Amino acid sequence: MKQTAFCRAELVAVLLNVRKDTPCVLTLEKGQILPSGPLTMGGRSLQRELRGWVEQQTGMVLGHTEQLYTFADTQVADKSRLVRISYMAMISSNIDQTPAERSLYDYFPWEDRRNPEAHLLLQHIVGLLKEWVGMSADKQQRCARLFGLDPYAWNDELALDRYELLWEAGLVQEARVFQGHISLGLPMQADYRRVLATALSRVRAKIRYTSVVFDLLPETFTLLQLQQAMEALAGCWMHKQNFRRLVLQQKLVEETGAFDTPQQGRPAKLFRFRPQMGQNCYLAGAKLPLTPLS
Amino acid sequence: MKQTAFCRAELVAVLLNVRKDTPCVLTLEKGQILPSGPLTMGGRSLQRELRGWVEQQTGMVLGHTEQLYTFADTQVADKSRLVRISYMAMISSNIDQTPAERSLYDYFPWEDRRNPEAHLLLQHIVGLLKEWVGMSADKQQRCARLFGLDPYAWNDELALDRYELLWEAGLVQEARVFQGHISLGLPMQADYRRVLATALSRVRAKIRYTSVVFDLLPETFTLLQLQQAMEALAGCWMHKQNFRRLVLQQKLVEETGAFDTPQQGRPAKLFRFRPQMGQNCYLAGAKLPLTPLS
DNA sequence: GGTACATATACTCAAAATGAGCATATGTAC
DNA sequence: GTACATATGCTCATTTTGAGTATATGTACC
Repeated sequence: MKQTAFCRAELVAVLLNVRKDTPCVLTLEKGQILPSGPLTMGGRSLQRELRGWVEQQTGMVLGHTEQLYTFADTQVADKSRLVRISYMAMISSNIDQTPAERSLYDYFPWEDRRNPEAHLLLQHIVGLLKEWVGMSADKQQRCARLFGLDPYAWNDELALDRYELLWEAGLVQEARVFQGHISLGLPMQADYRRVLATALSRVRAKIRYTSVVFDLLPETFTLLQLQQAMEALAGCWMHKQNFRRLVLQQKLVEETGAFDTPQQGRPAKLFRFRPQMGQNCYLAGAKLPLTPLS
Repeated sequence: MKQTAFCRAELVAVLLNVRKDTPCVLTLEKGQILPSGPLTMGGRSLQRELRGWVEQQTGMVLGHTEQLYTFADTQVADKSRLVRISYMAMISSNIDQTPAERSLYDYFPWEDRRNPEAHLLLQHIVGLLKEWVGMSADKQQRCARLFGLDPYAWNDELALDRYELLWEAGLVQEARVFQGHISLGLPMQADYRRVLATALSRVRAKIRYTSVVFDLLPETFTLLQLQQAMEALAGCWMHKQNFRRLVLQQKLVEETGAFDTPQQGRPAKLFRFRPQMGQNCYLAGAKLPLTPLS
């Protein structure tokens, strides 16, 4: 009844982890590409095959792994199709630092609202976008919503949409018509940076109501570490005491009895995640427990 | 550097709409398969190609469309791979009813908690699962969490996980080792029912914090219609007055000035969605505004 | 016109969750 | 002991929920 054309398929992985207060991604080729490999004939599941490629290319063992999105490219050479199935995977941060790790914010500097310089950059971007918007009310409103202008508040989960807007506006180097003067963030080859943006959006959404953050932390951790991981990913500061309350009240974690050995200050209790919670957490509602002002 | 093997790719669509209080899916072949078509050589985007197939096979025009998941099957015949890229799309319910529409709950009867019979079915399922669980504490806990047993509350978003558990337990006909006596829900060919379960989970998650429900409703609608659409999808009753408050306070909708012409009762105001909200809605928090008891 | 009915809409009030902050505890370095 | 730095405990006003009761406004029928 239906004929199925042949195409090529590639598996791509965004390997995330968190180093103190920086969300990192494992890259290859000077930060320009992500680990990936072709889909072979073997009968293994997609995830298993992906793990194989990743281990071979990076030596990493993946934690929680999740499919992100499937993109299709038309190859110029022979007009065949390339299907790119992308995944995001968590790497526990007790792995030694690898040289190929980069901050996610090297690629999306405007997404880190903890950084005062990012505010300036953001103003600059909004200025550039104004030109692109022109008289279009639609575009204007889209910009406002995505970049948290007047009636709207900044929404950290819209990272992908922001990247795509900048692409459309020709402000990132990968864009078909790059119009920028300075480069906004590190570029990558092919679609990889879009895959990365997808991962950022997804992980920001998921840390709120699932237990993925814990896959990024070592087995035991302090509440500050937990908070810093959330802050790193969300790109904003959170209110310490309220964050603790949220976590403790829900009994998401349990004390190990052990303590931290800090450089300065009072040692913090070490906790461990209670896996009985399943994936169901509630580390923040629609809105994160932000610190005031900032 | 890397060799890419060839495979076949198929696009599959779950077309959703809501008829009064029933969430429906458009099927083919007596409810056994979903609209689908091969990925061809042409340079169009995946979504456009999908739309093409769907229009050809069903005549439907799709609203909001969203990629769900990419599955891979190994074909027995030639050991080649088949990659199945699945999508879910909303169809506005002012389309005339098509004969090929089925209730989602024909496939997942245990998911409709508005139906008193579903409670009995659920008890029955839990009984069957007890055997499968045996002595395994892990399985026991997983069942409890997914089916809302003792310490846990029922979570409507876990529809996919529940289906996969039933598959593992051999209680659905598609399972490798079907052990059931009665059939739990209508079976489908290949992976299609799993795709459907993915769509159900996804749409249940998305109606809470995006505006997808509005893509399922006609241009103008009453608040009751809106609520019924939510209830149909979530499979549970919601508290009317509180639901209204939630919607109105956020200014998600605006009055059209027109009124409903009901069979009985006071006519209701007709509303329209305010697209200025973008995708950002908040039609329910982590928990839906449920009616008490029920 | 007046009932019965059925739905829409308004308003209340206690309980729970949140936002913002102050106060205190407990460690290290000097 | 003092200075510092972080952890942890606790308060309190404000908002947001959950669960109702009460009232409004239409139709069908006597």
